[in-house]
Amino acid sequence: MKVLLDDQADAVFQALADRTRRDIVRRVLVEALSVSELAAEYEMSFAAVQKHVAVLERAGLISKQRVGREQRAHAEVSSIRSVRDMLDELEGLWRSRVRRIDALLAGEGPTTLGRSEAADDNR
Amino acid sequence: MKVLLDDQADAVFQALADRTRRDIVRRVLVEALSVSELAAEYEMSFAAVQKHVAVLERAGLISKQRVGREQRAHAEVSSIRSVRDMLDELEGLWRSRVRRIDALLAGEGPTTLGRSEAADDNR
DNA sequence: TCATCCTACAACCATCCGGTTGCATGTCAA
DNA sequence: TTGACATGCAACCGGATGGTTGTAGGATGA
Repeated sequence: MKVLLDDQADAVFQALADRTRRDIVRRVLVEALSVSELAAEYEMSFAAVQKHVAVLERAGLISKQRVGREQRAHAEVSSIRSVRDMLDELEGLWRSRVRRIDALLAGEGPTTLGRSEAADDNR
Repeated sequence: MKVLLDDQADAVFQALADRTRRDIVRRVLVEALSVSELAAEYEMSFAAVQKHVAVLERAGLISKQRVGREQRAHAEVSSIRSVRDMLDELEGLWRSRVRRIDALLAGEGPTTLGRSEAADDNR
């Protein structure tokens, strides 16, 4: 499991913080597309789309492959997984906190019901 | 499973695209902290940290609860899960593409080995 | 009441970001 | 070779962002 450094994490979240870029990722996840093909899908100028693609590429979310005069972009699934893993790790922190509270409650009060509905306040 | 609208997704990814803010989330995920306590952890000014907290709150990643004269911040785990789910959904797109290619290959060539090592190029 | 602490917010500044237009380069097909 | 298409990049612009300092208000405790 590849761990994201701070710089990379900054870049990846930054890259995903734009709906056009998220949409591009969605599209090239399904099939590789040239920059022109992508540009045709949006209202903005070709250059704008090209810049979005560049941002995604710098963040490692997509990569390009030359085919003739086109540059076909495809998603880098592993990087998406890395982000997901990072969030999993965060959630893990929370879970361990819940466990800690559980233990605390178990040690104090007389046997309550099941296990920690008090700590399970977050949906 | 709560689905993120584009505006919310923009805000959440944006909020996470800063290492200080990610660190704040990590901390308040483990235990609720007042803004002052958080501010003490970083080099920057109190106001800067307070603004970071405000960004996280606007994005729905944390919420605050008044306790006396302090404002204790705690993480909103559900929102973190929403982001993770969004990435899962993306990965799902990719998986379905792989399945599609699998089916294509199965229909064409004579029985190859197991299933699609050709499509499994992405780690 | 009054000094103190915690928080919020406004104003300001440098930089970044998302968009534009224009130009240069590369590759293909006649 | 030449025209057309695909891409990349620089320059520019307005608005957002991340930081600063300063001011003000609410809650606490003596």
